[in-house]
Amino acid sequence: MEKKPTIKTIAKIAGVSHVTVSKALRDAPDISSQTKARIVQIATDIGYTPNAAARNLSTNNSGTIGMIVPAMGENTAYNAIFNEISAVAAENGYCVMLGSSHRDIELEKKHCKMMVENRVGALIVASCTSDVSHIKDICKNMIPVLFVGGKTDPNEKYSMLCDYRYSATLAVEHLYSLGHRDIAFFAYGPDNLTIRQKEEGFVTEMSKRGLPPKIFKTGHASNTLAAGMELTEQLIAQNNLPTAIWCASDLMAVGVINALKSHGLSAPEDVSVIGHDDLYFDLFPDITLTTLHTPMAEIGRAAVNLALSLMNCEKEVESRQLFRTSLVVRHTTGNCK
Amino acid sequence: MEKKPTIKTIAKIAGVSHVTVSKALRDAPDISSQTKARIVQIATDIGYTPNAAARNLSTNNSGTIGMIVPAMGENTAYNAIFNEISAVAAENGYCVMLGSSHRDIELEKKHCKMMVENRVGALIVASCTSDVSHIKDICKNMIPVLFVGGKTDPNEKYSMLCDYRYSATLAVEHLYSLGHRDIAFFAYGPDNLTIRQKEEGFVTEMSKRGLPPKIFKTGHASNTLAAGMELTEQLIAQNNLPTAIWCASDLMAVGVINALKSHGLSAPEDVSVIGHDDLYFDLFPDITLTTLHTPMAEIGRAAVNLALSLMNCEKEVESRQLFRTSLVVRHTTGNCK
DNA sequence: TTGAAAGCGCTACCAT
DNA sequence: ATGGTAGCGCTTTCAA
Repeated sequence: MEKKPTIKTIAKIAGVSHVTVSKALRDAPDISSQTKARIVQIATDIGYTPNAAARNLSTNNSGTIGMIVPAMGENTAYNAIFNEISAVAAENGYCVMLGSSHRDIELEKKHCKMMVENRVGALIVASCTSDVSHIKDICKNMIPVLFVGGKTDPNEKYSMLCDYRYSATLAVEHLYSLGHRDIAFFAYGPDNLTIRQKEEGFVTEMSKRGLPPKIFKTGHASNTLAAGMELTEQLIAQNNLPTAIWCASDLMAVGVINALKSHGLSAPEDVSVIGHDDLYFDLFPDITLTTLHTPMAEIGRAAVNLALSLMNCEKEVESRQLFRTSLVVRHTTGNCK
Repeated sequence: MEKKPTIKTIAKIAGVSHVTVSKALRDAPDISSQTKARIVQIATDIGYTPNAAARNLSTNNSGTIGMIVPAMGENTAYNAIFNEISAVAAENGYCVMLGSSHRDIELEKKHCKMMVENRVGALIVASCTSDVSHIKDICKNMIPVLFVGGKTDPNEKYSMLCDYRYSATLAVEHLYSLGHRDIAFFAYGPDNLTIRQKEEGFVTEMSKRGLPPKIFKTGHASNTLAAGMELTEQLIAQNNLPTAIWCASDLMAVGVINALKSHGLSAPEDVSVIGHDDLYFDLFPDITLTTLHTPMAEIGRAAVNLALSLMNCEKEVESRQLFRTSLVVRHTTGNCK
């Protein structure tokens, strides 16, 4: 690896001061166009690359945005959110530092600390816990922190989250309009904000229509597919299957459909099934689950944009952004027979 | 956002020089323990966070590693590779800058350029093209570049790749030992290194056993599930179904199984099916596809470790690392009847 | 139009 | 044990 040329290297070659080089490369108005041309020429000739770290040190700016997630992949929406953040950040000339906490709070803290030390201009956090005081302690009001993801406290100063009550509205509305009256909501543990909202929304929407809100819960977030199968098996055993089921996750819905299948039943013929998230169905073009789409890209875009304006001190006192899911009708819901 | 304290702030409070503070905080041997204790106390009191950018500027070190991928998620192995890279980098005190090129070469260049400007110590690239001259042009021998991923030229100086020929060895061996003699390999377009290796390996292994290597190819990498279904449909129509099929991707295998199902056939009862990659099956605990596992975490770990040693100038002239897939026997392969 | 001087926050080197 | 000085690569300010 060779040593990288600096503006001084160029200055020496051009026979001017390094200040002139600095200005010329930034296309300052007070440098003659000949000088500029000559300097730019030399710069490309010797393969000069500006040192952003040095520039940022001197301008007290940051060229990077930090992001911390529990993990990439593994049935999370962070892939899509990150892809969008990366794109928008790049458009604006920013790099993204990404850290995977592996759902370990200590590692999360470590990433946070390293990013603060590296002076990211803002931090976008999808925490693995709902208590995020450890993050705030580290960032100490010195760098803006925005929260995304299901664990986010809706009272956070900067947060982008999804209205899961509205998901219930869409789900029940859709099923009701298809003639369903015996509708169940399937959820899993542990009880968290996300699940609670869906549940509340479900109760509201069902009650509004004078229907009893059947709610069933089992299993754990780490394997909602199994939870879906389990609940379905139970209801079949009790001969208590509803005509429609809304599941708190897509995988849970897939589990429901699996279980139905193993009993010779199917969706939507015997039971209508709706999922939630619309994750990874880009991968499975043939999985035709009716579901509620979470606007990952929009959330990502909103997060960077807020981060950018916060970094540039267009001081927003607070900004809580609420996103809505949308209904994607595929082929697992149909008229009630 | 308040202004961040610096070592000078601490120096002023402690009534010592900023040099002493710098040394004390780095636990230098030539500072009295009392002074150290006092300074450390002040530092935590006022919430001091060292500025890594400034330190790196002065030590000519880099605290970050760059990584560029075509996209996160979307049926790629980069999730798992990144998670591991992030963990190992953090262990060593490094941040990872990650960029998603969205399979756009211009965006890939932009990310690369920004990362070089931000002085990443090394760059790990999973390019979206096999010609990576644009990357090298930008990095100009000034920062080490390691390549991972299917498009990697095996002759690259620093590369971590998988021996897909060996995948064929494992697949054919397994099927042969189960008594299968009529074995087909299903692939998709476009023709690339990865596919070619699997194909070559397949031909070798079959020929070695005196068996005709049946190879079928259709569709496109973007939807291998459909390709799998299509080929299966064709062979069923021609009444030419083999007793075992090895697919170039897991999704393709899922497609095969789907198509079989729709004809009342199943794996392994009627046809044994093997996939490739072992991707996202952590998500689907009930998908019990026999497949070839790609060691993503190992590749990630090897990549960071090489990057770190390269950054610290333990100059390796070159380092081509080859990884092997391993057979994961689940429930879609069985004895030939 | 150009550049000398100072400074961003830190470390290295060498006196004291 | 402590600190002055210089310098990392860059920008800003201001004088020439």
